[in-house]
Amino acid sequence: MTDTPETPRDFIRQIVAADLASGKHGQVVTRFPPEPNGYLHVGHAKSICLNFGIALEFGGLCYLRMDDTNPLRESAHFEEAIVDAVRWLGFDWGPRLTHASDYFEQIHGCAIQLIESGKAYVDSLSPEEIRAYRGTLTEPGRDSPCRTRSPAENLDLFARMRAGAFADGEHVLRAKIDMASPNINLRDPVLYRIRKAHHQRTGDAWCIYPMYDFAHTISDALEHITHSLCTLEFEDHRPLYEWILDNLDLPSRPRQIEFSRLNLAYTVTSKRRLAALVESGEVSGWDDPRMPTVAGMRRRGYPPAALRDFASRVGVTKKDHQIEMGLLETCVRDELNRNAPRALAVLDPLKVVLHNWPEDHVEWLTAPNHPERGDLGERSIPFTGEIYIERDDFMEDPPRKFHRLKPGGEVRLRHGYIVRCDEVIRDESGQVVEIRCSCDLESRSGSDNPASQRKVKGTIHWVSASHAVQAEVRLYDRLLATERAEARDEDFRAGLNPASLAVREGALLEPALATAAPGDVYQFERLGYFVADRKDHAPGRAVFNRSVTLRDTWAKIGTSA
RNA sequence: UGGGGCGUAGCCAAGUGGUAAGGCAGCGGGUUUUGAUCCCGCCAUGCGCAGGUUCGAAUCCUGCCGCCCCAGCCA
Repeated sequence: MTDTPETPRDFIRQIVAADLASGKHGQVVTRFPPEPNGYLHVGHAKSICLNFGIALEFGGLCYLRMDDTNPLRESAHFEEAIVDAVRWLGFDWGPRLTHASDYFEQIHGCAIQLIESGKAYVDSLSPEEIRAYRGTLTEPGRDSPCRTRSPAENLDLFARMRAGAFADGEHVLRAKIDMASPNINLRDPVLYRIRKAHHQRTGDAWCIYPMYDFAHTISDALEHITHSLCTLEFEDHRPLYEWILDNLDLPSRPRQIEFSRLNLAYTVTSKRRLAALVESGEVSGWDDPRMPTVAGMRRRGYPPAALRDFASRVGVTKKDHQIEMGLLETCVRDELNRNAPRALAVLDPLKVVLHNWPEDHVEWLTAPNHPERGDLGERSIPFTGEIYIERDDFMEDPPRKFHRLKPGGEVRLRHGYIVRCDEVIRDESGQVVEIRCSCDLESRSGSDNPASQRKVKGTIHWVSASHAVQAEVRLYDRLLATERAEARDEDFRAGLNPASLAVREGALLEPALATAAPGDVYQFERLGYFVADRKDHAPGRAVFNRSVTLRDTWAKIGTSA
């Protein structure tokens, strides 16, 4: 996996290839630096595929680095979830699982360096004052009165900050850059703040914690990251990133390159909003199958290879974009079509009695598990005189081109026989409760009888009544009713799709499905791909989640007509 | 209105002065005992707009227009 692509697919890979070709770097080193304060989502998956993918393709290394500089928001639980997600996506960081907190001592040393060289100072303004002094987008800021403190005084103050002599918020350490800079990130950014909080890894060893820009830049340099890839919103931070590199004595000089973050239509890809959905109970958790989190997509039955494929098809640019859900679904279908065994299941059962079928006779039919892959084997399906079909597959007064069951019409029962609808039975309310059919006993699928070659317009799925396995099937749809979420936080939950989850309690499965293990994905023929739920599916209680429907050109004709 | 970015088809995206790749979606057709899969074909006289340079411009220049990001002791 060390082949360098002939034509790098995107501008970042072009830069990497050029840096390798010119000898600027002997080996590429990247990193994926999540903050352990939430679950990873599809946008992170894109970044993971980029960073780990580049390392793989160019024979380099990629670190998985936890950006744990804010003990108030982070937890070991989230860290575990992140590690799980990256591993599940198929990437390997070897011994390179690191933490910004691993470098707290060195980062602290860097702060001292800056103080000594007169490039950082302790500011004793309140948070409100700092904000006021910062100016606005169009007006320059003003120097803090503390800006002229001597290195000696700053050293002393900073030492006492570290020693815990002050309360949260009393002082901060700031870089001395330029309060009049048109780039607000350069108006003496805060480097360290006091936080008397327990850190999940360093415990109570520290009561001052470095800010993102400072910790991140130094961590990159210490790990000899060659290409530090991040999203567009950090573009304005790059001058600060470079300032830090310029003014410190560090072992390497990484280059930051920005790309646009992934936006997916009909869902949210903001950690804050995902957290809001979890906390409000709108979804069952971070791994709810409707969530665009890696955990959610996993539980939904999306294969990791599909997500990698998606990341590669989406590309890497600096353009703002909004990717259609359809592309993700196509990737999922492509992968599952190749690999998922087929099975028969009925979500909304309608009883069918074959009145000429020999009473109590059970015939075990043999069916391949995949139409193109013999290696997936075959299984037996019981055929009997009382079966269930999908309610949608029968219409008393169907439109033209309806290739399913209708009064007097014939259909092929998948892998079985051709049946003709002779009679429709309804209850007092007029609801169709049973169809009585005659079965062409010579028409068994795959038999040598000429009758088995008869062309009938439709083939439908079915399940033997006496062998059916009861199941709960959860049908998922897009999280949002509109393509993009409302801009305002207060409004975005109002845009949720009320039909994002529909439960079919009375679904019936062919008996072979009784042995499905949690996480197994099948194609329920003509319906879609379904995964045995990782949490709720158990022997004796079948629970399947619909990963994605099959492409359905018939449904499309129906809606456009 | 300061600074930083970005505008190529419905959605993505190549393209770096030589006459608009590819994918998704869509449309048409073929195969098919899953209306699936698979296969074939079609789909930008035009690259935000207007000028200019050039034999030649999506690519260079000028001027507009539009969209995104930044004023956390969050990342």
